[in-house]
Amino acid sequence: MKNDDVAKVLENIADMLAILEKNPFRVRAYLRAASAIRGFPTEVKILLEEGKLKEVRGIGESIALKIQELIEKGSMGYYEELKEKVPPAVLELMEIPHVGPRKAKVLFEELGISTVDELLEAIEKRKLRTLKGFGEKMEKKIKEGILLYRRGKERILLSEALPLAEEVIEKLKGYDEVIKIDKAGSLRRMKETIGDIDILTSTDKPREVIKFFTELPRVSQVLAAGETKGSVVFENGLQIDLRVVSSFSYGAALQYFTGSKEHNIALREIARKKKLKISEYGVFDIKKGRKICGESEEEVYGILGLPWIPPPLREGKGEVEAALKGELPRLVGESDIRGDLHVHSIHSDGSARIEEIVKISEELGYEYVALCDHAQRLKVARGMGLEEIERRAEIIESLNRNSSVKILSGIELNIENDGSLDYLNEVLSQFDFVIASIHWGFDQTKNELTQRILRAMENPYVHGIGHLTGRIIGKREPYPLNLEEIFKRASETETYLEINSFPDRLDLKDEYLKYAKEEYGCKFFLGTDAHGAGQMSYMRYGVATAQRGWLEPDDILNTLPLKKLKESLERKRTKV
DNA sequence: GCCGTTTTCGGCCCGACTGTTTTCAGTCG
Repeated sequence: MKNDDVAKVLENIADMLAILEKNPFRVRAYLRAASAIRGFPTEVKILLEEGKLKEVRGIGESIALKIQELIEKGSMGYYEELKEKVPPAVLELMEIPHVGPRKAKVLFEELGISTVDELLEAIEKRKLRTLKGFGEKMEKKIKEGILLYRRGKERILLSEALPLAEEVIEKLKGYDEVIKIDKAGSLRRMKETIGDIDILTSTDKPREVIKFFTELPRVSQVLAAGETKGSVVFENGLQIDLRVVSSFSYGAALQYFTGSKEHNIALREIARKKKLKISEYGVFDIKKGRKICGESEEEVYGILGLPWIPPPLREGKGEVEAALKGELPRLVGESDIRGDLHVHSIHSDGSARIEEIVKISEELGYEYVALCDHAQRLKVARGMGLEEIERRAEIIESLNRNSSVKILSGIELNIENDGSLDYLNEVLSQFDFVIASIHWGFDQTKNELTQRILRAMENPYVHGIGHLTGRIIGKREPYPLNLEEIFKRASETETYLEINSFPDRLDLKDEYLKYAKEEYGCKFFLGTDAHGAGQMSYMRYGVATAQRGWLEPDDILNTLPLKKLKESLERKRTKV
């Protein structure tokens, strides 16, 4: 059982307790425990063995014991008891935007609804509006919520798919008959959401490899096990397809199965002009009907007169043309990133102490890290008042004396409905790095929202705008903005736009990055928005997004060494 | 249920917003 699985159980317990209207603080305790475990670098099993589980912030005596039971027995009595009272299916209702514990409870108790299908049916029959606390508008909102939820449901987040795929690949690598193995499909292109998990491998003994694959631990269902393809469902419900080819056509197959469809079409067009034909089996000379190559991707691209194209670019958005002209970007990589510029600590709503954040930063090889705790107006996130700012500043100063990783004193401001900010400029001037973000008031008009952000950018102390469009993948649409105007002004005021690397945000998204850079020359910064030390590993998703947005190291603030970073940040203050 | 430079008991996260209301409940962050 993985940490994320344990976290899921704790989250389910929290939801059940909420539906049962138990002490809200207890509900939150379970949520906090879940969040502490999700993304915790060490496996719970190891923590248990070392007796360190209770040392994790947010996990006390009671939850530690329950987790222990879950790990050792594979089930938890308390959880099973709760399931008797709250059918697990009801929890799914709470995944729908605008449906929380109270509405889920009413829906279940009054109308006997426990599935999304039943809910939709009740909406069609206009039954919801008859319930106390529901009305016509709510009915409509929930219906829209269901559509959004379903659309998000069809695809899974990259952050869910990637770790599982990597784990399976590691296991297969350990099997003797496996020669080569790689991710393929949208997973290899690092798309923000993934339809199927595709893995490609080469071997001389396909049947044996497929047998090994279908018999991996945690496989709950085998959908197919033939000569060229094995398909399984894992315990957590994720499906993985393994395709098996010979070594001779591995490169061609990898190219073909990585896609995208549009990219492959563009390649085939070039091939045709050269009297060649590309398929998953190789590159062929049409006239002679003979295979020319196909063992490596480099060969396939090379024979077309192209350099190898990095998978994140393979979306049919001009990469083939750029490659032909030798104008492919030198993409930013994880190793270019010198620090995380958006991390929350226990001084607002994060779960990690500054010491832990510094330690992880060291492990990641960073030069610096910016603590961007929430500002005072965001009470819900324990936004820092002036005293807390003072206290945090003292800790930062003392830690900075002996630390190789420099801690930047940052803040994530809240852009109010009128575009004003939490503190006076006098206070803002104390910070090394200032982000301003919208956290509420999403229902304003496009113009109002745009003006809000523009006003925040005009402030000489605001270095960056956080999660600009506010989307939550599968849960919340981006709010309407005049992006052209914002990009233009961001560039003019030298305000950096965040590439928020939290897996369900990835905001700005890849397409906007490319657009903002090409059309307006915008600059960006990468931040994980981590609320726990383990979440700092989300940087890879932000970097992938940057790559998919064609960004180079020079486009990104935190590829700069500390001194240059500080100079860049100083520029706006002295200029505006 | 967790946690402690006020506390081992008694606090914890509360403001904005929407839709349902006519003074408030539920959701979201």
